[in-house]
Amino acid sequence: MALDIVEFSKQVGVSTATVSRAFSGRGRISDKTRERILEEARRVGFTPNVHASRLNLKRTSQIGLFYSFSEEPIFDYYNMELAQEIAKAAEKRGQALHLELSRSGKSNEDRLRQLTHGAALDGIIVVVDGRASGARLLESIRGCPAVVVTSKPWSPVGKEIVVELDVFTGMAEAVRDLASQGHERIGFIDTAANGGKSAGFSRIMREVGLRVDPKIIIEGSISFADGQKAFHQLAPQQPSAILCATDILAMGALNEASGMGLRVPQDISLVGMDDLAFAAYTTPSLSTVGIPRSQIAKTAIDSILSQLDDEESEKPRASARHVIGSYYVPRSSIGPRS
Amino acid sequence: MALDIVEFSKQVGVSTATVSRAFSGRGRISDKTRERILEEARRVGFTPNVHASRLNLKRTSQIGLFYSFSEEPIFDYYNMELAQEIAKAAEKRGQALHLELSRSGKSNEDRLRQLTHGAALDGIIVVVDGRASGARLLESIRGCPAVVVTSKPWSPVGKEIVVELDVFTGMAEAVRDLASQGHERIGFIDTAANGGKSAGFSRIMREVGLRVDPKIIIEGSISFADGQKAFHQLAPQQPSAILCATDILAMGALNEASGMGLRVPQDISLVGMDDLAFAAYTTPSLSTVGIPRSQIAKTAIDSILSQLDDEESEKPRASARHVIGSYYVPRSSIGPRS
DNA sequence: CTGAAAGCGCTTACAG
DNA sequence: CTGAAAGCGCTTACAG
Repeated sequence: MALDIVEFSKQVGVSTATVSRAFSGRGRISDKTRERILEEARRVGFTPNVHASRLNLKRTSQIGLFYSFSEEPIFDYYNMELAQEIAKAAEKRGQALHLELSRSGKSNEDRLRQLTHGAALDGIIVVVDGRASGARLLESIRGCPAVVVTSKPWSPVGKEIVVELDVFTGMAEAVRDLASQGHERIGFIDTAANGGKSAGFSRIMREVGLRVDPKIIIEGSISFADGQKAFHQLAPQQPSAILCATDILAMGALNEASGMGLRVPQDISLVGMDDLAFAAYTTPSLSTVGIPRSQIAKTAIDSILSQLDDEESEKPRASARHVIGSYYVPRSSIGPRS
Repeated sequence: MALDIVEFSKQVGVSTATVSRAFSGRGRISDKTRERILEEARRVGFTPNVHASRLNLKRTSQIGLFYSFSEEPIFDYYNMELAQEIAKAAEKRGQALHLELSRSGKSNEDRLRQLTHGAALDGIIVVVDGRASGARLLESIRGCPAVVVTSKPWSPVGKEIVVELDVFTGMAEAVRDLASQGHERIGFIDTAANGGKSAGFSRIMREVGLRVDPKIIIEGSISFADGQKAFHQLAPQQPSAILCATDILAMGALNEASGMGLRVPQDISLVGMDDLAFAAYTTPSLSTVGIPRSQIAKTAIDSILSQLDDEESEKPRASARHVIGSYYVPRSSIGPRS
């Protein structure tokens, strides 16, 4: 770690400029000297200091990912699976993803500001739970290229780029599938995260021509245990099928069904949402609704990078809105109404 | 972002040194001026550039976490839950965790070197799958404070700090519990990750006085689907209980059992390992063996930080080895032998 | 293609 | 307690 570019360039017998060019790939340099320098660097173990480099370049090749909701952001399997996709997409574009795992700082604004402060990041992907809070977060990091990911409808606040996730197209497919199998009395276990989806559920039910019974809609659930509890409450109301706003909730519900001696899907059908990896392997395997994560990831990363390009070429900024729809995956947790 | 410390300090009417002291908390400064500076910084939106700062301090307050095995490092629920714990522990000590989510670079050595290169990190936690590969990885980042996390026995290569995870204490508890419920013919579905655990399983079986039948030991499994497949192969051999080297495998096995019309635990008992969050909510809920993740995390972070301290005070380095044992969590996936 | 030198935006030892 | 100035280790416009 003692070796710096000045010392190293002396050893090789070139200037620091030449060493810098050898590593960066920028500027003109002969193949021969570049190779000699890189070879020698490997031999003596020299690597340019990234902080000095970033101080000059004003680029870090690091993109942040920030989840603004959920008590235990990193605990959430969905967030993790999405983060993984985003990391892949970032990597394809030569960027590293910096996943914010901390919960320090009292408010989301503080945490986010801390993450982006001092030019630590080239850009940031902020997953928000609604327009109001999202707008506040954006405000706190103005100047840093950002894209907002939200599952609620969004109308522009300023010139932000938004990736809007529409779970309702897939959810409608699920409801129609259930209806086609004779289900009419369909319950809903809603998540507390992200503002909930029960309004959309009710709309879909009406569109499909089914009655909405508020008594079989439970809101504010998050954890596996919440899913169990909600199912326990719902079951006596005798819905013939239940949609759950997340796969986590559905897994809790599956577990509770078995605990109550109810067979899935013979006695009751169950559908989750998120299409997490484990959903295909619950007992029975869980029908679910997914939003293509790789597409969310690609859209978000591409947006950040094009903002950076535009900034450089001083193009005027325009707001943009990308809507990503969802799909339905039927599995053995649903069956005809008994 | 245009505002730098020179410009900002002029606006406040103090020197850059004073501004620096206000932000860092280091050096003497009167409460009054500090507050005035911080207040003004908030007002005009000034934050010191982190790269310039790190270039000076030679500290980044970032600790890396690197998983050297697993094809899909970030896909793995266990890795994620561990990462979360480590992030918490890091935060308590004022450090941020940088989780390596990328897979670029052909070899692990390259990826790791890229992560730690150029003083980007204060230290790194490397989760390895054996001593040989671990030693090679350490070699590639010599100079960077590191701690090795491994679930295989480790003898010192140099002066490295090792956190050794011993899953076998908890596994022995599980086997004894099964034995006490009349099980004798116990199968094992081993993981490909981390070099496998079947040798330890066999040893425990012998210690408990049970016969080891190689025909009911399956190695090299990773995914949920592998767990299904392995269970499918094992079932005809009629073990009365099966241990799985991970909860992922056990969940696949549970699913397959149900697919084959076998009841758990009436027809066959099943035990997983890792104590993942979902294990309590499978159907039936999964008995498992865990290693206290918060303890792994705390030990690893503390080790890195004390290496940094020792470096500063030029204390001689000594190797160290921390062994963390495991616990057994019985749940409804096991029962008396039928 | 290569080098000398100014500059990136902080931090801190030193002097007051 | 505060400031002037050297220094952290790179990068690149400029000159050759």
